[in-house]
Amino acid sequence: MTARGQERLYQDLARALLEALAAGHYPVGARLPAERELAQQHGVSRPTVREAIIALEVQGLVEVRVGSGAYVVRLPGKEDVPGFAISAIELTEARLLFEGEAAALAATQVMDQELEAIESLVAQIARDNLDPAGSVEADRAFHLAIARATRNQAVYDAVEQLWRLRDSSPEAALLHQKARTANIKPVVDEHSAILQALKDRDPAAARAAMRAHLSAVLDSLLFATEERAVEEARRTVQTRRDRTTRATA
Amino acid sequence: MTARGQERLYQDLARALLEALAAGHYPVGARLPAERELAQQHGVSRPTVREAIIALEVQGLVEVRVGSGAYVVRLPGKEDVPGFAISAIELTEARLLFEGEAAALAATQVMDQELEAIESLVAQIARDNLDPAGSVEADRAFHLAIARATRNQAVYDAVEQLWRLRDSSPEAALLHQKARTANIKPVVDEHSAILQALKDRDPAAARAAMRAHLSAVLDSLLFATEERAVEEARRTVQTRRDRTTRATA
DNA sequence: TCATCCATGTGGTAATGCCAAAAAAGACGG
DNA sequence: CCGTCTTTTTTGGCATTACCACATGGATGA
Repeated sequence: MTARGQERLYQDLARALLEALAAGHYPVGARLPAERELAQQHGVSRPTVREAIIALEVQGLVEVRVGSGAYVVRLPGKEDVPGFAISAIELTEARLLFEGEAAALAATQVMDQELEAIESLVAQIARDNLDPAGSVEADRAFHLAIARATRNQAVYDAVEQLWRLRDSSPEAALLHQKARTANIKPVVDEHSAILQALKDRDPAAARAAMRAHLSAVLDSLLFATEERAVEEARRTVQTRRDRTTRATA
Repeated sequence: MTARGQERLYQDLARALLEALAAGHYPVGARLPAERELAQQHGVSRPTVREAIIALEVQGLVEVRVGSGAYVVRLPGKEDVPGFAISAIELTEARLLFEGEAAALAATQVMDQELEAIESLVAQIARDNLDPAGSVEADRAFHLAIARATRNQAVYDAVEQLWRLRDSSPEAALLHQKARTANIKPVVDEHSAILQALKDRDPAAARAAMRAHLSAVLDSLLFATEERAVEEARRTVQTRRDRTTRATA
């Protein structure tokens, strides 16, 4: 088995096993076939099988008992199966809700030193925006810095996870990349407004500014879609916007 | 290297690499030493090194490029390193903020079928509460059902992660267990209030009810602490409550 | 009947070999 | 002197073989 399908064999096998789990072939507590057996069944070597099983083990799906076998611990959820692909719009909607609250909490907790760091990040974002191919690292750092300023590790972890999801979603990354070109200057102003609210230690203003910023991002995501998708997407986004407005009211 | 220290070699090596990452030895974008080199450095075989790197890769920490090497994608967060231990109070504070928003959004999206399921969960919670050693599964299902009713996978994932953090934090689990005994009937009423707000499709009421519920949980966490810790904890909680009030105002 | 022992299956790890892709180094031509 | 092409080296991907340690279960013997 030297065939190379763009991705490594262990990932291929891990996905196959994942689907077998999701399909219910192996209920919780069941034992997977032996490594040697799996190797033969899938036409790969035992090391490859071991790598695939380790991938499942790291995800907490199976537990390997020496001399006995690999046992199913839990079944994969939607976030584990390939094609989980959270849409950029969903992601931004979640950020609108959560980061808004994080900003409000941060406004009551932020220290002067952190404000200075955030201020320099705003300047960096402005510089990055001069280059259409500029990095989004400063933007990421800005939002994570605010989350960290809440002094709440759980809040920070949750916000960080949302950025991870964005990175792991090709569709989201692509859409954001295209959206950047059409929404430069406002972004800087929006970030400045958030910073000002934090400086004022005004939770309500910080929440409002963060929500305004992410609403704008939501808008720019719309503009970034191709002509062909515009009509369809606009209806979706409009619906989302309506319901968000209702939820916020 | 046949030494067996209770845990498998690849886990040992993966943890060593994890700590090296956390220590800043390899910044984001840096390349890890070659597999053959790592094998020699740590006195293990190359397959073992490969297994460890795959463990890191599955966790999204490194990216392996064929013919080039393994590159650092992100640094491990506190939730990745052993002994991360987020406090129950931090966790509940985060839930107060996030699940409040999730409930508000869910109120605009929930379907009748989901309302029925949630209603039966409230009944199940009431039954579980009769037994001091009852399970919290219904409670968990209740909150996750609301998150799912938002129709936003990112929101659901974030809320689910908070529950995972709770499960993986011994301190949080213990504290909640003790808190249950002192806060039975109100919990049912609070859940009923949330359900009613969802039935009314009232976002503001849903948010308020969820926040009220989790504020009560926050209170019960306080009562659950030992006498010895009460004074100290009360100051902490009072501070948290103040700042949450300010952030909410 | 029960405790002990050992054959067998299973995972754990090492060692070696070769292939393919990528990067680095060098040769070549402009 | 510089850019480009070619060759060499480095690096990961995977297969194969071999041996060890642990777990399990059934056979054996007390």
